[in-house]
Amino acid sequence: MAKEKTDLVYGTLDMLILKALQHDPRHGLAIADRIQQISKDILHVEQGSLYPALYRLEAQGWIKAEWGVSDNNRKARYYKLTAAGRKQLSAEEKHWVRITKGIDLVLAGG
Amino acid sequence: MAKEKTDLVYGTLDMLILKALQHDPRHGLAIADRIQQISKDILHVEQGSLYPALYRLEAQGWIKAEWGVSDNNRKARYYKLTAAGRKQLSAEEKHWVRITKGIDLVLAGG
DNA sequence: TCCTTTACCAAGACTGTCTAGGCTTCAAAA
DNA sequence: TTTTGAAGCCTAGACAGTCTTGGTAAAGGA
Repeated sequence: MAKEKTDLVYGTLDMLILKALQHDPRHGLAIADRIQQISKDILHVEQGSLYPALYRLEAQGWIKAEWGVSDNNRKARYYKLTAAGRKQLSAEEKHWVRITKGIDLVLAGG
Repeated sequence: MAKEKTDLVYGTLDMLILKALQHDPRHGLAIADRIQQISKDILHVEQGSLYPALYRLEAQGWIKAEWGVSDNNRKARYYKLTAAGRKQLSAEEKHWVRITKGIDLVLAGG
């Protein structure tokens, strides 16, 4: 009962990650940071959700990883969006808009 | 790959059901029908999702059930919102608005 | 030297949805 | 009268995505 609701909507993390990579490649924690920052601290991505999501996305061929060095001079795995990833992002955004429209209709008219 | 995305956003079903019961009691299938209809066929609730959700909500004390007879003269279990259910609905709507705002920020500014 | 921070990673639990069935009852069709 | 289909409820099992909690390694400052 003291349990807080999650800081994510189940199933949207992949889309958010793809979006965070839209312009520049980033490494894992930087992706999570960016999502949190851009959302004005509304969204929060746990590492235990982040990395599995990254492997998922890489396995699907939507992102590609390579080792690099972070701003803090640490070894880090940089991810960048592939062409297929861009397509996927676009599809997921469309789907999101559609479904939330459905939900908003119910919330407005229920 | 030919797999279609779900017709729901995971985690929103409880809110949708509560909303569908906001004004009048309804029986199970009528709740699913209403969600589908009000959302203009965007959302679709499977029975295998519906009934577990109803038990969840009843167990939480957010809805109350009693047997009745449907318009088609069939035995049906009618659910109605409790006071706690109204409170819960309001909280979930607030949460939904907040989180979707976060997601929309990322989608706009990613 | 020790501690903190950055960064990546893995195992297991948990929750909510879906698939795929099954049951009963009513009503209409054959 | 028998059959068929639809309405309505229900369940078991699989599955996917997230969370919790743990860990490792390396850099940098105290």
